[in-house]
Amino acid sequence: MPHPSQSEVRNRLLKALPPQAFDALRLHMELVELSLRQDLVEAGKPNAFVYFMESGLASVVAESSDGESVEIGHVGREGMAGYHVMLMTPTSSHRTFMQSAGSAIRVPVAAFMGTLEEHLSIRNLLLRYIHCCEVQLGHSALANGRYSMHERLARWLLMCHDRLDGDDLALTHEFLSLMLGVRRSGVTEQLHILEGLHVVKATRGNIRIIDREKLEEVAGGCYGAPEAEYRRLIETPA
Amino acid sequence: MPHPSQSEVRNRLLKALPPQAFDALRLHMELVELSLRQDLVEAGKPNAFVYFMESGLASVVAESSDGESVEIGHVGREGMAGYHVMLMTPTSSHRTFMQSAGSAIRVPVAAFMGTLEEHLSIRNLLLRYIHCCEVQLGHSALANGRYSMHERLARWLLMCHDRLDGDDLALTHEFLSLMLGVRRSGVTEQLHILEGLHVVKATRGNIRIIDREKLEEVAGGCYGAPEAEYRRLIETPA
DNA sequence: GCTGCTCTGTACGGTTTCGACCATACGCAC
DNA sequence: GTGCGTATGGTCGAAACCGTACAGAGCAGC
Repeated sequence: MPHPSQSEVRNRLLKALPPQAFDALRLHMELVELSLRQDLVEAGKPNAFVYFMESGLASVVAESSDGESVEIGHVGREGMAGYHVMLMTPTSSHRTFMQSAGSAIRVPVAAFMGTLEEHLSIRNLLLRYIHCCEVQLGHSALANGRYSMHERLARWLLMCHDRLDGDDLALTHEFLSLMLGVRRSGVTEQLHILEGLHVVKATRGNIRIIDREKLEEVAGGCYGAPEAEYRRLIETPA
Repeated sequence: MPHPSQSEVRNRLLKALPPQAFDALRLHMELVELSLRQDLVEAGKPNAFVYFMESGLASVVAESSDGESVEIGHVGREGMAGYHVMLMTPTSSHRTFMQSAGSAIRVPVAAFMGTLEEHLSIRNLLLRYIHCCEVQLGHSALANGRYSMHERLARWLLMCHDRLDGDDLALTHEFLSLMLGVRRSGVTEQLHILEGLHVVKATRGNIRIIDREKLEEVAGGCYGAPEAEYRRLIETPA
C-alpha cells in the first residue's frame, strides 16, 4: 500500500485529524525510515519535508554563536518536526535530529502548506500543537533555571519514556550529559542515585525504567505541565 | 483622534504591516495605559484582548506546579502579548505582566481573529513573530542551562535596554533575582562587578546602562540570536 | 527631624556542579 | 581469547551558587 490509512497510522496528530482532512494529506505522505543522528531540520537551512513521527525519537537543540548547546524539546509519536514552516519561515535556528532511530511519515513542504490552506481543521490542530511546543520550551527554560540535575534527569527520562515503546532507553551517559548540558560523570552519579531508589536499571548504553511512578515523584513539578497541555489541546474532543 | 494612524504608532509589528492591513485592524484598536504589575495574560485564563506594546515592557514567566518560576520572555515595542489565541487556544499556561509601566494598543480577541481571517499579510507577519518568540524561548532555556549568572544578567539588561527608551532601567535587585531565578544578593554582587567594569551604574531602584557595547561583550553568545532572527523575519523587506 | 519601610551591602557556612583526570569494565572484531 | 575502542566509575580541588541572616542607606510621610 503506497499511502498509509489513518487506522494504521500511529502518529497522534494524524490520528486526531478528521478523516477527510487526513485523506487530503494522504496523497502526499511517504513513510520513511530515520536513522540514528539523522538531521530532520538543520539550523539555518530550509527543510524539504515536515515529519510526522511514527516511531523513534528526535531532539530539538538550541545552539549559541559561541558553541554552547542544550536540548530544548522532544519529538516523538505525539508530534511533528519542521513545523516552523507553518510560521512562515523556511528556516529555523533550532536543529532537530534523531536521538533514537525510527520512522516517520514525511510530507513535502509545498504540498503540506497547500493542503493547510484548504483544510482549516489540519491547520488549527497543528497550531495547537505549536502552542504545546511553546509550553514545552518554556518548561525547558524553567527546568534549566530552577531545578537540580536530579530532577532534570528524571524529567528527561520521563519525556523519552512517554515517546518510546517499552521501558528501555538506548543511550549513553555521554549523550545524556550533552542533552542536559551537564558534566558526564555528573550524570553517572545521578543515575546511581536513581538506581539506589530502584527507579531505573542502567547497563552499558542502556537505561531501563523500572518504576515510572516513583520517577515522576523524583521529577516533581519539573515534569508534567506540557504533557497536560497536550492532552487538553490535542486529544480532548472539542 | 479615536484611532491611531500608522505613522504615529510606535509598535514595530504594526509599523511593519501594509497600510491597508493596518487600516482593517485600526477600527478595533484602542490605546490603553498599562500600570506596573498589571497582568496582560493570566495563566489558564482566557484573555479578552491582544496587546501591541507602544511603550513599557512586559515579562512572560513560566510557573511549575510546585511554585518555581522564571522569566522566559520579554515583550516591548517590538512585540505583542496574548498571541496564543492565534494558536487556537483561548488560554496559555504562561503569565504575562507589566514589568515597566507603559501603554499598548489593544484589540479584542474576536475582532482580532476575524481580521486575521481576511488579511493574510497580518496573519503571516504575526506568525513570523511567533517564530521569533520560539527562538527567544529556546535561548532562554539555553541561557539558563549553559551560561553563568554574569552572562545571563548581561543578557537580561540588554533585552530590557532594547525595548525601553533611554538608558535607565527602573528595577530592584530583588525583582531581577526573581526574573533570573537566582539569589538576590547574587544579583547585587554581579552588578558590582559590572559597575567595576564601568558598564552600568546602579542606584537605589535603578540601573543605568553606561556602555552597551561592553555589556554585549560580557553577555557573549548568550545574547543576540533571537534579536537577529527578529530583524531578519520582521524588518527585512521581502 | 523622626519613623518606618524598602532596598542594598556584606558575611557565613554549606551544597551543587564543574573541569580535568585516570582506572576499570564491557563487548565487538578479529 | 586477544586487542582495542568506547562506556562507565570514581577522585581531586576549585568555582558557582545557595539559604540565611543582619546592618546600614535611601526615601517617603508625618
